[in-house]
Amino acid sequence: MTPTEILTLYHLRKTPTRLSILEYLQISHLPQSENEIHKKMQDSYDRITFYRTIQTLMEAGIIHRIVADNTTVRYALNHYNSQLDEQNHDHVHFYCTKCGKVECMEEVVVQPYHLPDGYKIEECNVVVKGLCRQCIIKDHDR
Amino acid sequence: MTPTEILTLYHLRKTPTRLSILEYLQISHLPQSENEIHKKMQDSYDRITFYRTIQTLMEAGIIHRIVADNTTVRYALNHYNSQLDEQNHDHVHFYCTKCGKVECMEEVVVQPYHLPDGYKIEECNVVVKGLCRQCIIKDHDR
DNA sequence: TTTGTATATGAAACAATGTTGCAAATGTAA
DNA sequence: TTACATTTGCAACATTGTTTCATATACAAA
Ligand SMILES: [Mn+2]
Ligand SMILES: [Mn+2]
Ligand SMILES: [Zn+2]
Ligand SMILES: [Zn+2]
Repeated sequence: MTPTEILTLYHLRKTPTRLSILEYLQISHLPQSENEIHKKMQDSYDRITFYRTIQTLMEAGIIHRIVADNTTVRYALNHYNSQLDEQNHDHVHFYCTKCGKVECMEEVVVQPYHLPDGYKIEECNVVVKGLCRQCIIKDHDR
Repeated sequence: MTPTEILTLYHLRKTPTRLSILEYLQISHLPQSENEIHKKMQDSYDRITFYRTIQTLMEAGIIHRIVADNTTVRYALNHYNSQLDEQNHDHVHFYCTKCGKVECMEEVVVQPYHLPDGYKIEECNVVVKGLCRQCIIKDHDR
């Protein structure tokens, strides 16, 4: 689905900033930070606009925010797999402590948790920290 | 264990800032932010010192950082329960989206995850978002 | 195609959070 | 009491996120 089609589907105006952020997230293999997105766009928009666009796209359910760390925030497109209707089967995120890479582990499903009576669960975020393949290989080499 | 005893145990110097941060975290029922801790201390130290103290205490394994949100960071003492030697049985954190409260759910243990070959897991952070007891009650009342 | 208007953007100004380098202060072991 | 490694405070800076308000624009209706 193209960025234009996505925005049409969600009844959102097709503004240049929204279209190019969506396009960039589609091309990107990994979740991207505000900084990375802004650099790629060559300052074609104000940072304020980015944050508002992100909020709009998140509220619509088109993208999601990954908070890997107190200083590491990334954004990625939502990929709806078949079991979307069933339960909110969210996926796990991986954060490499060596190279800082963040990955959406679409195939690793978040385990449901049971909290004491009186709590209402809305969402569950799981960040697994460790070393990615490349960083383990580099570690071996030296 | 008193703050003094803790610092002695971990071979760390007993400086006023470390002692008072530890004391405050011990008194506090819930995880605290830099802002909250600093307010309570009545500006008795520089913010820089706070961050360095936090890093020292985290590296020693005396406290842990909870990142509930891209704008919500709190700190809490580590409570070692009996099964500490076994495996790194970390606990789940709860974040109330209404009142912003963060809780250490010591009794809710983090489920282990299995990642594809080549990844090395070091740690796993789980943040469950939702409504806390008080906020659900308030919701009912109105 | 033109126009009206709700919506989105940009600018300025601000707040919060986190980091680095360096000189001065201090906790602790001898 | 002293020596010195460690810790702190200051200045200066970087990054991230928010609010207000005037201007620009996407798009539906004429
Ligand atoms: Mn993801
Ligand atoms: Mn905790
Ligand atoms: Zn890596
Ligand atoms: Zn609450």
